[in-house]
Parts: sequence; structure tokens; C-alpha cells
Amino acid sequence: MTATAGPAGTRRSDATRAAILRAARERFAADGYERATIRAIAADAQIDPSMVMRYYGSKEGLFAAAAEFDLRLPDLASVPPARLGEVLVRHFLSRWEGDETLVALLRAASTNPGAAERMRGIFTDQLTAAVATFGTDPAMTARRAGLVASQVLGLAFTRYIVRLPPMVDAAPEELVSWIAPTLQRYLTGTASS
Amino acid sequence: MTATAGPAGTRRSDATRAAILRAARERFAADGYERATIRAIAADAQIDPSMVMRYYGSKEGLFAAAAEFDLRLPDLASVPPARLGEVLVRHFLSRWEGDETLVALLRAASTNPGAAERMRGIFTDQLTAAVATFGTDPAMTARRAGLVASQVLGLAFTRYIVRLPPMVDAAPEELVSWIAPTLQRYLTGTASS
DNA sequence: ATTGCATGTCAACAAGTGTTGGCCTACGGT
DNA sequence: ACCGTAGGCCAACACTTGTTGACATGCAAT
Repeated sequence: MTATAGPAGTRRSDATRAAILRAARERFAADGYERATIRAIAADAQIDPSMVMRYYGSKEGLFAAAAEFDLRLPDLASVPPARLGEVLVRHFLSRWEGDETLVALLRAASTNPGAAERMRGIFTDQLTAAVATFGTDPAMTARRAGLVASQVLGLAFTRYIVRLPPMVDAAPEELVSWIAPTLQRYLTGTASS
Repeated sequence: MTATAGPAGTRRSDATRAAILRAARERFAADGYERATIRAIAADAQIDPSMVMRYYGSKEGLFAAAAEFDLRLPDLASVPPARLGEVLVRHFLSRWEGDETLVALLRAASTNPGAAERMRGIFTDQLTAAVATFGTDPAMTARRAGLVASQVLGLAFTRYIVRLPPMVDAAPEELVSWIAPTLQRYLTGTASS
């Protein structure tokens, strides 16, 4: 261990690492996995392409690091059951309005199998766990989580990727008021109602 | 006009054209726009890559031809107003269950600006027109269409692209019974209810 | 039979990709 | 002051991509 160690174990290259990661997220979000080139990312970060390889091993490794994403779902057990839908839409909107990581993941998931698997994992594990915290019967948990994912990802897809005018122009609170009842029913309702 | 004309104006190359188009749809659906190479498409169609260029001009031209898509929406005016949601989900599911054109368009729209614009056009024009056929106030038509698109595209995205297990495993009729009420409210309801 | 054009094949180009290894530079511990 | 090493840059490789042009082949009308 003759490595250089700063005040708190920070390496001198940490700034570079962060710059690469930030540029990577931007490019992946804007262009998708295949069109975002390592050269372009390196140029944005103002370093040499070979540094990307040194620090992240490969393009896939870089993406894996850049697409680290946590839904940061709130504790649904402490939410009034009648307001679950509302809380959830609002959370999702504010969560990724301004964080381009999800857009990067969303774009990449369409063409890159690894990205798709990661997205599957996020929405299967994190969302299913959150849905399981309140007392619906366990047999329905996965289905409820899947339905919620379908509406929430559809919202993201139409608003941030395809940019459908009515979905782009709508104010967040407008979307909340329309979509909240949907999630509410997916979470606590039955199919027919 | 010294061109060769068959029994009904069919050229000898029409079979080749069709083979290219079929292979292109498959590849675009499976791999997305950038990963689907002209060489691979040509190999599938068992012809030379240069033929693709001759008949479709460029890769973009080929995609434009392969991604020609019509939602074939039914006449919503002749549907009992209370069953609009149900009819619409069922139609969408059966429309693209087995036709990979929409999957190709969906995958490509994530990374290719032209594909995104086409998807925008399809869902703006065709869906908005259909929603406008029954008598809701015109000011809300675009918003209703956008919301329907968000849920319907979210369904497609989670079922065919990300392949979320609960959405893949569900039988079509199960999905209809859950999602129909959502569309019904987007089409005829109010935000709060 | 011969001409003309549609159809198809082959080989190559120019550009761009991820990735690699060698080399220079300068900081930090001794 | 010295020296090892981490940080960074340059040039190049091997490969794939879309695209192009020259050349062969065969059908159909004259």
C-alpha cells in the first residue's frame, strides 16, 4: 500500500473520475448506448479516451457505473393508504425531473440487453419490495408492481424520450392529478373497479 | 416507359424487396436501429448488401419503409361509451401481438430522432383523431390522447422491451381487465375521480 | 439474334469504433 | 534532493460500419 492518500482517502484522480461519470451520464441520456461514443464522452470531460478505459475498464463498465440508480422510494407503510398513488407519482416525477440517470437507463434499455436487465432488476426488486410493505395479499404483489411500473415507465417514455407534446407540456401537478388514481387502483384496487 | 411489366405491374424484384423489408423489420425489432446492420439484414434476406442501398437508398430510407405503421384504430363512435377503455386495450394488444413493426419502432425511437418523430406523429395524429370522434370537449382531447398513449406505450415497453416478468407472464385478458378502467377514465373521466 | 435495361455480385473505400501499449510528466514520501 | 509511481497523453491497431462503383448475368422486346 504505497498509494497516495489524501486527507480522507481521496485520490488525486477522483475529480477526473467524477468528470467522466458526469459526461457519460449526459451522453448516454442524450444519445443512447451505441451512439454515445467514448471519444465524445472523453472530450466532454476534457481528458483522453484512454483514461476512460483505465478507470472503467470498458464501455460496458463505464455504463454500469454511470447507470447506477436508486429509486429512493419512500416508506409506503407510513403513507395514508388512500394517498399512495398520489405520493408515488409525485415522488417519481420529482425523482427524475433533473436527474438524467433514469433517462440514460431508459434509452439504453431499449437496445442494450445489460441495461434492460438492470432496469428489470430495479423495478422488480425495489418497487416490489415497496409494494409489499403494506398489507395486500402477497400473491398480487408482483402484478401490482408490474402495473405500476407500466404506467410510470410509460409516463417517462412519452415525456422524456418520445416527447409527446401533451405529456411534455403538462405541469407535474397536472400529471399527478391524472395519474395518481391509476396507481392507487393498481396498488389497492381490483381489476374490474 | 420501356420497363418490364408483369401481370399486374409487378416487377421481378418485388420478391427481393419484400424479403429485405421482412428481414429489416426483424432485425430492427430485435436489435434497435444502430445495432441492426445492413449487412446482417442482407444476409437474412440472402442478397447482397448493395441491393438494400439500390432499393431503399440508405439505412434511414430502409427504416422509414420498414417502420410504416398504422394503428388501425376502430371507429370509436360506434363503441358503447362505457366500453371504450376495454375495446382500446384489447385492440392494441391484438394489434401488435405478432406484428413486430411496433417493437421495431419502439426500440428505434429511443435512440433515433427520426424514429421518435414518427412515433410522435402516429400517436399524435391517429390517436388524437380517434379520441376526437366522440363528444368530449375539444380542449381536453390532446391531453386525453397523451395519457392513453402513456399507459399503452408503458404497457408495450414493459412487456416487449424491458420484459418485466409480471407483465410478460400476464395473459392478454388479464391485462385488459386491469388496464381498461385506466383508459376509460383517461378518455371520459376527470382528473380527480 | 441482338440490343437494352433490370437485376444481382464483388471488391473496395473512407470514416468511425472500442481498445491497447508506450511514453512523458509531476507529485509525494523518503 | 531523489526516486517510484500514479496520472495523463499520443499514436496506432484491428475491426465494423454505411456506401459506392465497376462488372457480370439474364430476361424481354425488337
